[in-house]
Amino acid sequence: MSSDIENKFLKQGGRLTDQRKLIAKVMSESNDHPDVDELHKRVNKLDSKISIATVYRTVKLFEESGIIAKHDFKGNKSRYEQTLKEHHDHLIDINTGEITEFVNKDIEKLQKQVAAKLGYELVDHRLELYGSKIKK
Amino acid sequence: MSSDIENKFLKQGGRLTDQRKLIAKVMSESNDHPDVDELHKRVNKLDSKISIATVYRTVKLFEESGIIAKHDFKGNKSRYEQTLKEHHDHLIDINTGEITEFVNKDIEKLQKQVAAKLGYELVDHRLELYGSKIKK
DNA sequence: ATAATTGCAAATGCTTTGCTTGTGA
DNA sequence: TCACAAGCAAAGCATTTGCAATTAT
Repeated sequence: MSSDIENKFLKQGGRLTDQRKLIAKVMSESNDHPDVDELHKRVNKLDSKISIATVYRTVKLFEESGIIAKHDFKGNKSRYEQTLKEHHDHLIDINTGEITEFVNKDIEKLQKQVAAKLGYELVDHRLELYGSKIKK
Repeated sequence: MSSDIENKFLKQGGRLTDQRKLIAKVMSESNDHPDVDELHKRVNKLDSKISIATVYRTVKLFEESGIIAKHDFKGNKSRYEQTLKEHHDHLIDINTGEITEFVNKDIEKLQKQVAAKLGYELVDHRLELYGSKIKK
């Protein structure tokens, strides 16, 4: 079965190689936010000959096509996730690295207002919360 | 006259070298968000022998002491600013790179609420708006 | 057929570090 | 004095790239 990423990529006229198929598959099946190294490891379980350069190139390609999203959280290398769901932001556990996604429309609205007040149209934003779990 | 940064650093028991004094002075007089390269250039106008390694080391030192803040905006190298004013976030002009600072207590409050709802204590956050100037 | 893609290794860009010499308290 | 800091060049790390061989359409 072909993955979501695969289909989107084809629809955009991308050339589908075996490597790209596998990377698409792995990304599709990932519910976390793997970095390139991790992605490379996962892909290598399916085909040990795929080079990390190809993973870098593919991930960049998918990102430029809007099929996956890149995140640069503090202190980490770039992480990727499929852009399936609606837009969301991230809360990062400073102790474990665990990532929780959240959506908050009120914050979004305020951001737009802030930008407007400063004379800008909001094109993009980055909101990351860093916290530590409250033990009860 | 000694800079704010210099005083804070001394109060923390830091050893004040000529190089650190100069970097502190330059940072104190900077109202923008220079990267290490830019900082090195500015400092070199006062003393052409200061190495970029020292700038890297000093900037890290000041940051760890909470005297200056480091920012990693999308696609750029790390930038620094003195932590004088109250906490603020940044709006980056995607066309010119111009940076505007802003404060929004409502957003802060909501962030804390979001974290709490997810079972976290908010320790830190990153909020950056990317926009393009509205021409009227 | 042939333009695009791969794998490899080398190059890059920013940042850090080992080591020897210099210096602030 | 002497532990710490500076300067230099080399090393590190994530990411990109040139090139020859391979492959999708």
